[in-house]
This record gives sequence, C-alpha cells and structure tokens, in this order.
Amino acid sequence: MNRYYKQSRGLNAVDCIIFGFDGENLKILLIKRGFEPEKGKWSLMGGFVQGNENLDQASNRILKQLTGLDGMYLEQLHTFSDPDRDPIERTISTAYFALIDLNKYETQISAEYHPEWFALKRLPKLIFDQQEMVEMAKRRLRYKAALHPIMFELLPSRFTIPQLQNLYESVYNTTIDKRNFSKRVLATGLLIKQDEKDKSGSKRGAFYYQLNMQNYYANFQSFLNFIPNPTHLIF
Amino acid sequence: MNRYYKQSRGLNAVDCIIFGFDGENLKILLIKRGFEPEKGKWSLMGGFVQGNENLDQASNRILKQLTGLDGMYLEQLHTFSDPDRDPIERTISTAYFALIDLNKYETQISAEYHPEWFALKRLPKLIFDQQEMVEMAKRRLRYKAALHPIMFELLPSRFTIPQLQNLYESVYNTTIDKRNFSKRVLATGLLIKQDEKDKSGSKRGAFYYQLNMQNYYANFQSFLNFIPNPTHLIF
DNA sequence: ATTTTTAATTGTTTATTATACAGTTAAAAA
DNA sequence: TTTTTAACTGTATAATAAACAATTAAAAAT
Repeated sequence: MNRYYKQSRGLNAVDCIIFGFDGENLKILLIKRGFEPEKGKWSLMGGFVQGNENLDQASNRILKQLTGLDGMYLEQLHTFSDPDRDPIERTISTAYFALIDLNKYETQISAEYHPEWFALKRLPKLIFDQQEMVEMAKRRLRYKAALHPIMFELLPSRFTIPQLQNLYESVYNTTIDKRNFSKRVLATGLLIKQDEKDKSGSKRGAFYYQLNMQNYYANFQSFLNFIPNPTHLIF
Repeated sequence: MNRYYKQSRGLNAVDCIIFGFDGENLKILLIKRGFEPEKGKWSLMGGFVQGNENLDQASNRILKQLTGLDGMYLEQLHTFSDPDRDPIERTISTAYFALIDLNKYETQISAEYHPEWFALKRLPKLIFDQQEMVEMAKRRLRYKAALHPIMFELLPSRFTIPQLQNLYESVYNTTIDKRNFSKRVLATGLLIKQDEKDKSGSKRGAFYYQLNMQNYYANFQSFLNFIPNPTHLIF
C-alpha cells in the first residue's frame, strides 16, 4: 500500500500573525499579497507547506523570509479549515503567532512583499478568514501574557519599567497603578537592574533592566491559581 | 485558475483524545485500529477529513460515530505535521480533546471499534505520534482546568463535592484540604445544592449539587490574574 | 436500643497577596 | 536658580489563601 484509498487531498498552509510593539501601540505586520486571488490586498504573511517540512518549519521559513529573523517566539495558534475558506481550492491553514522585537526588524529585507506595521486598532480589511485569525491571536496573546512572561519578547533586551508598563497597558487597554506595577514585576525576580538609564523618554531618565534568563525559563510555566503545589503537576 | 500551481497535496485527519472519569481515575477511550497500517493496535479514535467538512465537523462526526454522543465539550488542541508521521502517505492530523460524562457513554454502540477505557497511568503503546498527542492533551486539560470550570464536563449533571474533589485530585495528582476545597468551590456560586443525597459512597451520604448554568457560562472565561479589571479586556 | 464506624460537613486563626493612595527626587530646560 | 516633567518609592487596609480539628448523619454491628 502506498496511498490511502478514496480520500480527498488538499493543500496545507501557514499564516503568521506577527506582533510588535513600538512603545506606543501594539502592531501587526502585514504584506501585500503577491499572487492571485486577492493579489495586492493586505494579508498575513503565509505560504504553503512543502512536502518535506512540518508546520513549525514552514512558519519559521516564512518568517525568516519576511523579517530576516530567526528564533523568535512562535506558537501554533489554531488550524482553520472551512472547506471554502480559499476560493481556488481546498486549503487548510494553520495560524501561528509570533512576537518580535520591533527594533530588530529591518524594513529593507523583504521589499518585494511591501510589508507594513499596522496598529491593531486600525487594521485594514484582510483576505479570506484572516480577520478571524487575528482576533484569535489577540485573545491568545492577552490570555497567555496574563499568566506567562511573554511580553518581554516584544521588548528589546534592555528595557525600562515604564516601557514594560506601557506594553501591558496597551495590550489590555487599561491603566495600571505605577507603584503596584513596579512592585509586582520586581517581585518576580525576573528583572536585573542595569547601571545605565534610558534618557529618551524623560529628563530624569529611567533605569534599564534586563531579563534574568535563568529565572525566566524556570518560571515560565508557573502560574498562580488553583493548584496547591505546582511541583506536583507531574503524573 | 482552479488550482494552485506546483504545490504538494496531502491528507488531513483528526484524532480525538477522549477523557472520562470513573470516580477513581482519569481515563481515555482508545480503539483497536481497523485498517492498515498498524491494524489491530491501540489507537486514538480518528479519521480523515472529508472534502465538504471542516475539522470541527469531522471530529464531531467521528465522536458521534464512536460514542453516540452529541454536543460534548470539544476543543482543538494542536496540529501534528511531521512529514513522516504516517508511513503510508503524508497526513497532517489535528488533535482534539473531548470531555465526556462516562455514565452517558454506552459500550455497545460501537462494538466494531472494540473501544476500551484506559487509566492515564496505564496506557498501552499508541501508534504513530499519538503518545505525544495524549501528553499534550493531559497538559492542556490541567492548564485549562486550573483556570476554567471545565471539570464539570467529566461529571454527571448531579454530583457531590467529594466526587468533584476526587476529580481534581486525580487530574493534578495531589491532595487538597477538604475544608478549603469546599469553601472555594462553593464561593464560586457555580453550585446549587439539591435535597437528595448520594448514598453510594458513605453511610451518611453526600448532598448532590448541580451546576448553575447561568453562572457557569457567565464566569467561564473569567480568571484571576494580573489584569485589574477584566471587563476592560475589549479593544 | 445502644454503640461503633465511617465519611461528610463546618469554622477560625494566621499568613500572604492585592489594592488604594501621594509625596519626593533626578535631571534637563527655562 | 527655578521650573518642569516623569521616575521612583512606601504604607495602611482589604481580600484571599492556607493551615488546622471537632462535630454530625446514618448505616452497621453489637
């Protein structure tokens, strides 16, 4: 036997929701679609899965193509599968969401895609079911970021506490008390204070911090809810 | 244009991790695979996605086939896509996890699959990458159940607090103080005390409770972490 | 009828964590 | 030297979590 009998075959694709933060707004990176249908329309960066790669590899390849970047935070989000989501032929697409440090992104790398950053609040119309993908990605980001320290992936390696607070406030569209915020983030033990200050945002300047990578990885899975002793969480 | 040019096509499948709780142990439902390769081996219930259905529909169809049940809790888990995960031909499989009330399940419905419930601690070897799927499903169940009231999906509509506690202790492989447990679950406002008792487990008997469905749906998304005012979580 | 047995039920004290709230300080600009 | 602006810090109170043991209902045994 070298094939399953009487089954319908189709294409598989990935689409990437790429988040970035410019210090002011949460943004996502869109491109102008380069082929029919919907050629020239704003679209998520995506592509077909090749025969010799899995979905993670496909999305990493595609992200590298667009941004020139490797090893960013990347997580499988959801697989979208309505039979008619692509009008040409059946294509099942797995959405990934990526978090990148906007400063590392260099515009010129992929001029052919005409990429642009759009604030989440002012997204253009997207093709196919990509609107839904973006909505789900936003929800997932909020959800995960409330429990895990993934927001740091959106910041440069040196950042200030006011920057971090701006990011949280922007993602959750809320305001947080400065005193309580710094108390909490410092209490995590995740931040190492640097000697230098960032003078760009104020006269006084704000101290830079860096992630304590050991604590970061050690505490990444921890969360604070219902379960008495998280170390018991192993069968 | 009626096809994309020069792309490789493949099969899409779904595999279901079906959880149940017998009052003692958390279990999953496995079947004996009915066709080659690996015919006769223990396997998750699954099947190929048809041309006219999406993944949710496919998994619902397959679950109905096996259990006779409709409308159970069902959630897309992850899409598994290693090029060689199925030795016959490329098949990308999306795993779903399902929670069902073991009491509603009737054995005779699908004798052709030879289904059996296995305690999570004593699973047989599974085919392909299904071991990995089950691991991920266990992790996801623990994760979600710590934040959302999904455990009730595993219990009959009338249940006792000791039953509920057993379930939590079994899923998290831990012990919880009885007084604190009942205080917390009662404080959620999710439980309505019934007049009758369940006499099966003890001489004294334990009062039955039912879910307050309004509060259940209203509070399903709520969680207790970092964000000051969850009602602000709308852009 | 009384006693025994078993698991269900209930409450208080203490520790920890979250929340509310405002004055001081560093440093550039005026 | 003064003004301006945003960074920085601390305390009191409220809410929540955690630790801990005695009582009670009801069947079973005597």
